[in-house]
Amino acid sequence: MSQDSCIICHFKHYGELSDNDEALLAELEQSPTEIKGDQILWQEGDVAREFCTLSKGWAYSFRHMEDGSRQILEIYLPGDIIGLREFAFKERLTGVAMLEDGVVCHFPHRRLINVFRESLTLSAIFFAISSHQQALLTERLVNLARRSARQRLAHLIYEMYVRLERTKARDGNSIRLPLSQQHLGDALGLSSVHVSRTLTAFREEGLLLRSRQRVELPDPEALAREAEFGDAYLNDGIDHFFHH
Amino acid sequence: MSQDSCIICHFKHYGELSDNDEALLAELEQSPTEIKGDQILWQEGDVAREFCTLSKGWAYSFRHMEDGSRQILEIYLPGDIIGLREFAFKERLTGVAMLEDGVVCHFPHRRLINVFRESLTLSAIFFAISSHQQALLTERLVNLARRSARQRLAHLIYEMYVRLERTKARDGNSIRLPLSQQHLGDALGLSSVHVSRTLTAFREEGLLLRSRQRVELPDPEALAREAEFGDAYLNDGIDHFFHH
DNA sequence: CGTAATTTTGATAAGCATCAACGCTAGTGG
DNA sequence: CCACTAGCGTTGATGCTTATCAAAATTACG
Repeated sequence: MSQDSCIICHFKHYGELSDNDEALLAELEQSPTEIKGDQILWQEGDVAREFCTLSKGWAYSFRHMEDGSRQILEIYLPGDIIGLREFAFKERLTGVAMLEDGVVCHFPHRRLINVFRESLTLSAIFFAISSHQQALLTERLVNLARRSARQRLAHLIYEMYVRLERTKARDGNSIRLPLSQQHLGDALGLSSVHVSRTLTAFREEGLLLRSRQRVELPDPEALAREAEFGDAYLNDGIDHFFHH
Repeated sequence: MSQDSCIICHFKHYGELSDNDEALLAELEQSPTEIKGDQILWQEGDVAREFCTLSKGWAYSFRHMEDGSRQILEIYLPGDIIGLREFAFKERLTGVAMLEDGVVCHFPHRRLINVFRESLTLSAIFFAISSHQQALLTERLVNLARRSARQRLAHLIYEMYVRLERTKARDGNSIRLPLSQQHLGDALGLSSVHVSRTLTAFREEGLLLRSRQRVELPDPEALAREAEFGDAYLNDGIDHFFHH
């Protein structure tokens, strides 16, 4: 077990795992499935009986509206767990699709009950992850409801910048961002046209440089100020429950 | 135990409880505290060490923005658990305030760990409640990002109409709604002025009648259509895990 | 190298915010 | 019981932010 899997690494952020914990987690990653970019994992309304761990690639959850538009709710990075939202539901509440080629591992809801039975630490960590996802959603909601187009865009990109630091997927001040302007607009409640204009403005101001799938932040702190970014919602952990 | 407490009744919606489960839950409601309307339970940034069960009265969580505006994130009804969001955090991410006089019961995060240890059923139910709250947030996010002022307002009121049915706090087609137009605006990302205009329009169309703290829905289904209301996100339950 | 998808740019318009003034209602003290 | 006051709700006028439509420019891809 020299090379930790993505999810084990993710869980270790929350607390120390016993060998038994690691074995239980490894069980959840039994059946890795390769998935192509743009492929849909499930649609709103599908029967919901399993979660998914995302081992490789980016994904997002979305909702189609009656007027044909689409809202992107969450962007998942490698190591994230997908579908926690639907634990208490029989149907999927949102669709999930890949942003690029990747690997996912399915495991049934019932197996989570097993985990609850076997490991107190993992129970607490799963609960913490659910609470962390709630915090991300809350911040997104505030972002959408109360901020300008400039702030929304700055906020999303800065959030990605911070989240990618944790997974060590950052490259200096530059990150890979496999999202089209259409995706960004769908996530931010903006038209792709307005996303384009706003990105142009940021470029002219030297706040953000975008080329192909990369984004460079020449002055990350200036971007954070523009976004009125507060990072409290990303600083989670439950160590204190166990090591007093 | 003839008269179930609010929270036990709430939990029973998710599954059958053993006597031990009920005893554990009763422990969480040990120290009821009376709270006046408009009083603040906690502020963003306060140390987070406990949850709260809301036994009586309505409450809401909110965030103050730098420009002085306020976003209301969640509206809590009697029986709801407050503060689950911060299980994995040391600080409160949002403030919480009462909408009217009420009663709350505090219990520390650590006691939840105890519950995890003692009862598999309650572990699953707590997880289900967290997932249900995530579903509510998701729907609110979609509402704010993608719908018009008319739809947002119709959606919020119809959601309350449905949630109040579950707690049997409905009175024919009329509900009590202790929210000012300012509150509604803060929840919907609208100015109170625009809320007023929209309510007037609904009144003239016979969709909604508002007087003092009451709202009447002469034709609930018409309102649901106006809101493009999908009720999947309210139909939760985890019975299927336990009785086969 | 050709074709499709994405991004950019310009012009116009919708939706909602903001400001300001006025009316109503509920709660208060005389 | 009534007059007074403060908060809440209503209405009108104006303007900003962002959507929408359409077309051109660029990039990605087979």
